[in-house]
Amino acid sequence: MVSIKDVAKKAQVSTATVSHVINETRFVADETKQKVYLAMKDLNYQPNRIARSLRSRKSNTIGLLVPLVAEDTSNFFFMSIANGIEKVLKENGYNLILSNSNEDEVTEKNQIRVFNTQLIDGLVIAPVNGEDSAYNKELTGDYPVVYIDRHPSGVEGDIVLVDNLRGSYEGVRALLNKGYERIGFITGTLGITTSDERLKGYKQALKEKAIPVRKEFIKEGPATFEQGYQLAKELHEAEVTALFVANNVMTMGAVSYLNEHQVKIPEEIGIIGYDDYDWMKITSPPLSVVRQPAFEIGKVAVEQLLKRINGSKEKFAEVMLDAELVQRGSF
Amino acid sequence: MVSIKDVAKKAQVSTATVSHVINETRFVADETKQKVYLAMKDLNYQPNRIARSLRSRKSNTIGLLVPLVAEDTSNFFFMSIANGIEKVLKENGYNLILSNSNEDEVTEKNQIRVFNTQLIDGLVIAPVNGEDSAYNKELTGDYPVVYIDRHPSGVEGDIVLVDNLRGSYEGVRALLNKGYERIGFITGTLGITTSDERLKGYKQALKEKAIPVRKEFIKEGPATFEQGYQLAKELHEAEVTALFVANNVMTMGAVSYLNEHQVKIPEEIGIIGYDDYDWMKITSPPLSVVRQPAFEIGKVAVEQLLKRINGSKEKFAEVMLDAELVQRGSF
DNA sequence: GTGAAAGCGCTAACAG
DNA sequence: CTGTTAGCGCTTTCAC
Repeated sequence: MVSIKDVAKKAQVSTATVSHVINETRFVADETKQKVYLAMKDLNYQPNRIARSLRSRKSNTIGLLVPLVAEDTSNFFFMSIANGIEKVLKENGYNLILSNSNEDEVTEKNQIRVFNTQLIDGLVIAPVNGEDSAYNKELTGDYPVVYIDRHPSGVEGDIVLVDNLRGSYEGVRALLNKGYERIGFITGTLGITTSDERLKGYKQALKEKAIPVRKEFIKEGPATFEQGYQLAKELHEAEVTALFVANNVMTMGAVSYLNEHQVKIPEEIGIIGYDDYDWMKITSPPLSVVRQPAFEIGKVAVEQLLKRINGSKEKFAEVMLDAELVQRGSF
Repeated sequence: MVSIKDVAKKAQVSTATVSHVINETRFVADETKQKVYLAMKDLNYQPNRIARSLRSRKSNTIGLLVPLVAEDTSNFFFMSIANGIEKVLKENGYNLILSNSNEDEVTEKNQIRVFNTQLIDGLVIAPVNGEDSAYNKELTGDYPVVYIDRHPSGVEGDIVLVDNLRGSYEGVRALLNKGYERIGFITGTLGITTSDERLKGYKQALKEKAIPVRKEFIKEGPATFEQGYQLAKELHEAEVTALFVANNVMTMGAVSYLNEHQVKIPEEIGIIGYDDYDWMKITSPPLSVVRQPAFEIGKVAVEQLLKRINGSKEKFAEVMLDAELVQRGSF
């Protein structure tokens, strides 16, 4: 491995000068600069980031901690977010360390601990569970943190959310306006803020039209394809006329049930799903969905993070991005 | 920040002892150990990985470089691979740095250079383009490399592939056995090994049944939803009776076209897509596909990489994983 | 305009 | 069984 010393020797200057040439951190005479550039090229020198990090206490790396569940199909939503983050980061010369909490609190804490020893300059985290407010204690790391997607209760910090309440509210309201009244609601496990808020939106829309909220029309379960299938079945048997499904995986399960039992969409059942991916277009009719700006979440979150890293002391910001109802033909 | 010195002082031992307690790298008396543990806990000490890496020339981090294209829907296949990698890595106490070449050669080289300065212990890469064999020169890093998914020509190294030829061969053969003869083939841009091999499989299956390969039945274009849609249109107009689509994004586009124009599947057109995700089940009828073991690719690749990192000097291995035809109702 | 040298936090000889 | 200490490759203060 060729080090800064080798370059200094070859260029007949001090290591300090080489360093300053590389980082443009003090004036160096043109002639000297050229010698250094030449030496670097000749030796094919690459500065060692680890050493640089150790000394300067800056790694140009940020961590991302997401809660993915299963092996394959689980959560495209977070992958889209990761994509947005990666893009902004690259534009700013930062690297991304990706980590997965598996939607499990213990794993999450462990991963945060790993990050604490790792010298990251900042962390973007989609917290496992809205209930646990132990983040501040855990995050003793002296790096800034931006929370995304879920709002951990009692945590102070920058946070980027999607307006979940309004997302499902608009969806359900659209169903109501079309004349549907027996509207079933399928959601992943309640207790995390996203699910809870989407349920609130559902209730609010009904209430506004003075339609009673019926417990038996609200179905909750782990966010899997199979559960989506099962809960759609139950609601179909309960003779709902429309279905609002509050996440993408369960949306697929529900559609699968309807197809398999030749329930006509939208004649027999209208349906609105959650999240917008290309595959929402390949059902017949194409699915109407509430679209979350996943890529945007990542982008906004990391922009905020970079601001903090660069020393911003503004008070904590809570950005609320809009969800959007994408009308296709399914209701 | 609390350092090993602080711990040493508090525990009244030398830093060497602390280090050895942490790493279990030489015998330390039980009593001493306890003192050290206590001190570490009291001070909430976390070893600094950066310093450790600098000294020991080992980062416990591996890099992953994948070619993702668009913003959202692009490539779930690589995300699944990333998932597999992440899992194995975590089990082994390693971290993952994720990077994206955007399917662009220049970006790829830059990212590799970044990795070179980064002290990663190994790299998993899905190379951008099978043609360019400059990897060896570029990868001057002294870490092991495992290639996945695509075979860069003229590169020596460990590699994990899927049997693409056989995958499409089996698919097309199944179509032929069902009696389809006018079989259209839709593929992403040719010139990368995966596409080329899938095309070969198509041709081979036809040849075996003595069915002439007709140029006008083979459609190539960038792997996008829109292209899939467009090429399906062209083939439909060319009156094919079946469609084999060689990647997941174009599969969605093709299905979308067929739905939109009420082309009955499989009565008017049989179809087999590529890659197996839950959303292949929500068309009616559910789609038959060639399934690639994405998660497995990641797993196998990183296992091989870890072997190398741990000093394995076996000669380079080329692992070829099987693709599998998943029969549903679309042909 | 540039250089000398300290030191980031750790590991690993070497020494006892 | 444990301690002393050099040094990983870099940045940065102080000095000239």
